[in-house]
Amino acid sequence: MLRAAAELASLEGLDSVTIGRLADRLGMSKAGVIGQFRSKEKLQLETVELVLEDFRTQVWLPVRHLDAGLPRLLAVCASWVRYAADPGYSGGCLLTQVTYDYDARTGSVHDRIAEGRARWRDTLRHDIDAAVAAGDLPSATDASRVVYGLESLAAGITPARLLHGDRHADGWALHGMRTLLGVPATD
Amino acid sequence: MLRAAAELASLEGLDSVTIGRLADRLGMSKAGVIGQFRSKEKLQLETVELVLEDFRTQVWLPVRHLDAGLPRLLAVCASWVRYAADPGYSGGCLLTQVTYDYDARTGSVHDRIAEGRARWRDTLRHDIDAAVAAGDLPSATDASRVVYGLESLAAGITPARLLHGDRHADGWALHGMRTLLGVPATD
DNA sequence: GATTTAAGAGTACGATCGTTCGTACGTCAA
DNA sequence: TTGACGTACGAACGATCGTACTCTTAAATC
Repeated sequence: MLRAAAELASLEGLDSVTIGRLADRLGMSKAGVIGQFRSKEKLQLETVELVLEDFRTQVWLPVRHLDAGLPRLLAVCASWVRYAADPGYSGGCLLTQVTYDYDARTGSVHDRIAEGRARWRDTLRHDIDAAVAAGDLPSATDASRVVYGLESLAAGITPARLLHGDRHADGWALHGMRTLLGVPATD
Repeated sequence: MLRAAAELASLEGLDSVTIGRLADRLGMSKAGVIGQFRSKEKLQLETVELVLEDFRTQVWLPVRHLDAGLPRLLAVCASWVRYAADPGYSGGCLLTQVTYDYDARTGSVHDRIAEGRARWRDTLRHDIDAAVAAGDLPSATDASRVVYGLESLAAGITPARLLHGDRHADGWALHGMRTLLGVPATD
């Protein structure tokens, strides 16, 4: 049910996910849909929650077991880019879209996204700090600046693919990430 | 009139710009608003057109007179980042928001954004090629990849500022751009 | 000064929005 | 068997959506 909402949101935006349209798509009545969640805002919030969980499952869990520091950081970049290029929804990474769409708004969706992203930033910074401590990154590395670069490059993948048909956007993103980290490309 | 539409769109998204709400904000009747444009889609399209013109005026025109190549490229990055950090709308750069919001949709807004971005990419590639020809950039430079990095870094400014309050996001973006270009930072 | 043009107000329309009802149909516990 | 509980239904609500009309009014043109 939330899957259908996320799919629809990825295609047309989170606030195009209407109770009525979602009900139609599911072959249910509007009342049946809104009965599950208490309001549209709750529906939006739970959809975001689902996608955040998706992100965690597909990006973070596969690399979580690696040692903190540069190796895991590079693995994170790779799985992150892979997820952004194919998140499982036809309309691209919903997380990215909601981030850029709700950044200026107020409300629970904005707050939840800000919180989720802040935690992700912390995770990345932690590994960057570990890499610096291990001597794998220069001691002058500005962790916040690098994190900014990584998230921007990852976010650019969806519009590049969908607006311009760039099939190599994921490769460009990964290459850029390595450059910002000061790690020479392997290709 | 389009200014009001753009301001409203930057805050709540382009398709939250409703005929009725725009009329209220302008102190006009709905009929008076829709009389100017013929339909809502035309209104959206003209709003996008206005913002594209804004971008051109504030980003491209100030540096247009410079010599093609690396110097103009760096100047473009500077004015681009400056614009993204303060585009004149309270809700951040509308161009970025619409890019990430309409990338998966179909229709004239999607098409117009794709076309505008494609032209901007050409402009950037042209200067990158000139910089390579002048020996200011390594001959192995992949222009498309660099362009991807620049646009991603520029686009990241708005959510960084609005979601996390990063006041130095513009500096991070500019630093990242120079790194991707292989030009050492000046700070 | 008469005539044309265009902007905007006002009203109304069908559609859809989010939400609230009352109700029927399950599935379990007592 | 009965009752409670959760799920989903159909219907209806007030509001707002985009759009199509008519009418007034002010400016522009001849």
